[in-house]
Amino acid sequence: MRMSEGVEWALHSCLNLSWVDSGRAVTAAKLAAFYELPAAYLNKQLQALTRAGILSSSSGPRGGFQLARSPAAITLLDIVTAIEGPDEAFRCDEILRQGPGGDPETDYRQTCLISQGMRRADIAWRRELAAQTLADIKSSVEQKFPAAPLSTRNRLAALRA
Amino acid sequence: MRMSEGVEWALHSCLNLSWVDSGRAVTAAKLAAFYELPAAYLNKQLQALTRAGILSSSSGPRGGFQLARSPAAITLLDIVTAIEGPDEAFRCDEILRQGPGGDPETDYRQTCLISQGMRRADIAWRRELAAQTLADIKSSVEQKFPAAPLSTRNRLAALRA
DNA sequence: GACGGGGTACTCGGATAGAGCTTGTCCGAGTTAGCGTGG
DNA sequence: CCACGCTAACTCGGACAAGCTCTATCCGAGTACCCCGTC
Repeated sequence: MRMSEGVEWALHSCLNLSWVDSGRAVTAAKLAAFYELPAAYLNKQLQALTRAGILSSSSGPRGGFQLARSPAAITLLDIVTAIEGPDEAFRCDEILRQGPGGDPETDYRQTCLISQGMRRADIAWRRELAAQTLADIKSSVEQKFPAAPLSTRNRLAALRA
Repeated sequence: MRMSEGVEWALHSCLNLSWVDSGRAVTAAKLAAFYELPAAYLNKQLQALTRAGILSSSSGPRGGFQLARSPAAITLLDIVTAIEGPDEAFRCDEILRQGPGGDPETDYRQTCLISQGMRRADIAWRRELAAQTLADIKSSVEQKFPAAPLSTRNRLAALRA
């Protein structure tokens, strides 16, 4: 149960984008160079975020990515779901159907108590992720590292793309 | 972030084992036939559970697997961890180290606020799994399906192995 | 000097290969039960 | 009849392949800008 590496990249990239002047787009190449990541692959993750409506993209010169909505309206769950997909980690293949008294009509994802127990944990995980917005993270970072916004903007401006 | 299929098998197999007379071992072949699973592969999962101290195994005729301790002392988290490993789902590769002001000495798994946010969710997930014991599940199932214990024992006895 | 058109460079987007992990399978080491034999 | 040793079958345990997802990369479609020519 390993989460894709792209999740970390997506989270940090979104945070960096939250410090960019609104209306300014940043290219995938710059966002990748920021952490020395493979540009083409990060681009793939940013595409997923765009499809999810978290980022908006524009082509051509002066093109790139920017946040599609306010950081307060973007939760960690939104980003994780955009990259990893909506499925829950535990997948119930309903093996009870092969057991004694197995009924082809029954939806064991609902009735199986083991499945319910696993889902309970999954919901707790999602609830915790949904409770943290990008604005929360942004605010915490700014409080702990006041230089972060300016430092990020400067580095993004200085990087060649 | 897909969990191994073996987790479901392990959970159901442990539950079935909780209904077997204590002192009686059940072979991997029987546990697999119970749900028409590939025996050799289930065996692999049972080995992992044994290494984790959840099951105890014995070789030779009349050998097999049995619970190593009381169902009340086995949590869902124990079983999941035994199969999936102890690592948390979100892996922080500390890409901040490549960013501005990156310090090779700093442990960004601790200081990075994004990493902390993800860990918070992971802890909530684990807490929920640890709160549910095999005895809880067993009790709930027996209350909802009173025939389950006998039905399970009968099927295990009837299966050829 | 202002406007319009074409070319050009730049960006995303999806289609295309390679690596690592999960899944699936096999055979060997160890152990226990049963049986036969001898006392 | 009982005890002992041997055989043989059975089980786990780890070593050995195949499929699939994740990782990585490339090139094409689309777009905005810039330059040049014309009015």
